[in-house]
Amino acid sequence: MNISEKIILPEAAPEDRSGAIREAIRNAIIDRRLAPGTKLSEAEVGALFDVSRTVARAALQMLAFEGLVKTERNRGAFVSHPSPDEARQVFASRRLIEPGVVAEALDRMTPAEIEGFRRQLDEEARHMSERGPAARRAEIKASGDFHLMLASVSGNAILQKFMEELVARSSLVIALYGRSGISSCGHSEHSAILDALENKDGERAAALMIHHIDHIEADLDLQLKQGSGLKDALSLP
Amino acid sequence: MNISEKIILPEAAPEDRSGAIREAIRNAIIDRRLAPGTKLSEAEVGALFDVSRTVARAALQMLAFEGLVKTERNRGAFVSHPSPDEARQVFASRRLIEPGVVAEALDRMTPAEIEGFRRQLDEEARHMSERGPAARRAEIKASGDFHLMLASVSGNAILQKFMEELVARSSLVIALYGRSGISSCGHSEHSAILDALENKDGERAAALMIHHIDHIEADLDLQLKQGSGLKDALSLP
DNA sequence: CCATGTCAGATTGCATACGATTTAGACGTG
DNA sequence: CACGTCTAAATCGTATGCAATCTGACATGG
Repeated sequence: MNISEKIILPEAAPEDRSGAIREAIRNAIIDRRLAPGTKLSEAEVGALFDVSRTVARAALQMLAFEGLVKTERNRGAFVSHPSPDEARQVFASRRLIEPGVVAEALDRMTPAEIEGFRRQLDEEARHMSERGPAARRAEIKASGDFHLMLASVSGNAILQKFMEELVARSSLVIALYGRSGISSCGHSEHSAILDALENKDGERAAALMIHHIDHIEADLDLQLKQGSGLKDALSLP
Repeated sequence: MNISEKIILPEAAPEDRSGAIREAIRNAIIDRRLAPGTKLSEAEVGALFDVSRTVARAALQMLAFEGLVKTERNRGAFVSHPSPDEARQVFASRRLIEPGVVAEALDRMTPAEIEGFRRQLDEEARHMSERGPAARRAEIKASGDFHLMLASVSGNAILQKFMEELVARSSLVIALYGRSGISSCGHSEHSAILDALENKDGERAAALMIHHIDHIEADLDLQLKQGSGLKDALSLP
């Protein structure tokens, strides 16, 4: 899989170029324009964004740190290819963290933010009704964004960072092990969670969230099929 | 505050030198040989570990990513100086995550691992009984290690990584806002948690853990004293 | 005496150069 | 035809040089 043309970053970033590149690649990964296993060579990334290898490398290091990319010494960086076990860990972590996030969000959510959530859900619905791969990608992203918005209003920057990592890794996992085309079934669940939040029913919101995560994970096929057998069998021990 | 002599890294690291440097600095931060606010210049770090600025820079970037170091563009890297608000976020995150960690640890803990915990607690106690700053540092580190061991046996690498970040940041917070010399009071609580784990009483272990975290946080003085006012006031909005 | 403007030194951001390591393909041999 | 070896290209890891930026000191003017 190859990255297409030269990408022009959102202009307003004269500084922190590696951070901008990180986000661009990150987005490409979470909406699956970059498949797991894809090689990301420093030279290629550098050329693509028109920077030197130094800054491309920095971006890849950041991505490696948040688990979206795996680097092998003297071999390069590859889009992560999480094992079924890693996949389970991702969702175990989310089950642990997200109920707490909704609980903290409950107290701090302003009416304006509720309105923002509503708009977000509308957008989700809109993407769902559209056809085509672009709409699909947008839908995936929007679905993750719901969880990130929640983390954002929780007011805890650390948890927010953790959630960013977990949501991104979830995308990878779903790309690899997702059974139904998309775990889009989640939209109505998002709605229900928001309703519970609006009614200040924290118990229910947390329960719905856990249910939602269970639901996503249940849609995966985590039997260690994907391994063509050998390659992955030998990387475990 | 200056870093003293040249440091020789644990020999067995011919590869991943930046990772080794990261850990060395990390350790220096968590047992408070490096005070919050200390400047870490690329050249100085590089000279200290006898590497080029390139690899020193990589180490600093990693530390920045896990929140132990803050970099300001064109100004350099500094040991983080968490605000009271960040401090609260650290403990809020721990309160959220650690009960889950003990729950997962409960199921997977082997007798051998229990033995390991006992030894760890003995070491904690030993450091507590000794005098001198070196013993104090060892005690702080050992205290954090208890929590990290717990995360380790939980079998979830992602949570383990999160906990490493949180424990390290906690050290910074305690260094800044700790009231009593040390939050060493925690030792008996560690013991109690381990007892509960051994008795397979997950409820109690989780409750004790929360209590323990509350206890640590209660020992802090998080009134926003340190702000000389202006500098911090302007960095918020 | 304090405030403001200017300059030198220091430090970072980035690009590039070079050696080391890995990989792929050619080639010869059993 | 299969297999092992060797060479060459590609790619990474690291060091270093240069330009841009910041800090602090000093000079100047109010």
